[in-house]
Amino acid sequence: MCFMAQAAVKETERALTPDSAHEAAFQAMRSTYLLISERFEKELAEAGLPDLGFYGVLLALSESEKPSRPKDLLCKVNVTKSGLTRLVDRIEKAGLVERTYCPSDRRGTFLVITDEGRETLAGMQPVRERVFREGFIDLVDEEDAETIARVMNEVSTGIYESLNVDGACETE
Amino acid sequence: MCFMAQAAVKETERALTPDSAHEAAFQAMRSTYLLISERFEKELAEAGLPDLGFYGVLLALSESEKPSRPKDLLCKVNVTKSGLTRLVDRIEKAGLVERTYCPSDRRGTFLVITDEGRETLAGMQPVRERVFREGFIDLVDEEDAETIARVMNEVSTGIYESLNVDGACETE
DNA sequence: CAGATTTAGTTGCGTTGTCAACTACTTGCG
DNA sequence: CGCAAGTAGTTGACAACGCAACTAAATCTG
Repeated sequence: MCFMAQAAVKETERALTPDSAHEAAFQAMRSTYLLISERFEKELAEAGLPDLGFYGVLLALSESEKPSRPKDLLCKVNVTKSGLTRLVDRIEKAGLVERTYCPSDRRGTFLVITDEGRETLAGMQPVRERVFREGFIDLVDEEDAETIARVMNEVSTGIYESLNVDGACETE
Repeated sequence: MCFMAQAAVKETERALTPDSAHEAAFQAMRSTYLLISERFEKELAEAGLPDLGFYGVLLALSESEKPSRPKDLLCKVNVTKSGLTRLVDRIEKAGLVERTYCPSDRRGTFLVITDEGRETLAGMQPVRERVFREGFIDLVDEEDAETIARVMNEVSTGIYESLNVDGACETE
């Protein structure tokens, strides 16, 4: 998990390396992301959703009008094929999702969110909004958010292009 | 794992939500972080280090002059106590680290990086530098990096303060 | 100094995730 | 059409992590 030890940003280093702003930026970005994710996961658990993956799948399912198939979710939830199979197993066992027959492609499955799934997701949205607001929106002013969005989008598309991409995934 | 589905930044949403810049920023930050980490992990594996956790521990050990103890590494590697025990087990089994007696506190252990560990780490530094340069430094100009560092540091300290902190961890 | 509390680290157990192999179906090509 | 190649999804074997319980040692308190 760890990428750069904390020490990478300590004072003595800062003077030495010419790219310290980049190091500091990445390091801080990393811990921000981890802190918010962990916080969200913990609050979800307290609110009754034991698994962050549940949230991702339910959200993705609820957002698309057409019934989704596992392969469409793959790029959204950051697990492998088999991981997704088992994740859906658990969500299905919890009664939040159903696997149904996919007539257009008999290899595939349609995933439909159940009423209970929709309710559960609805119950989690306030949690998400609160965590995200307290942990990010309230702490970053509009202009900085725009800068970050611009730069990070440049970076991720830059990575997609320079370092070859295996799993491109068009956004809907 | 997933926090916000890709669709959270799609055009239609952008018009609706007033905080779309924040959503976009977080979303892009998330995928940037994940892309770079995954890339780094893959390249480490190709270069012979099978585990990102190995890298974090070895780096932390090599950076401190005094012999480190597991409890000091905890805040740097983002695993739990037990996770760290087992991670060190594996690194030790690979011959990159040794557990030695800690005279000052007989509950504890000193972790010392072996010569082989030091060599392995040295061999990985070029990989890290290349991935980080190609994936981040070359794609973000100095000014933006400074902005990101500033903002993200504000955010993470803000989270530490507002949302109560259990595991504070002073930086060396 | 004795007993209670805290801390460092390990271990058992359960959960979750990956990889590789597999089945079943579809698509592409002669 | 008919076979090769690719794709969707599942499964088995296994690695890695977290939680909670545990041991042993240190520290705190009266």
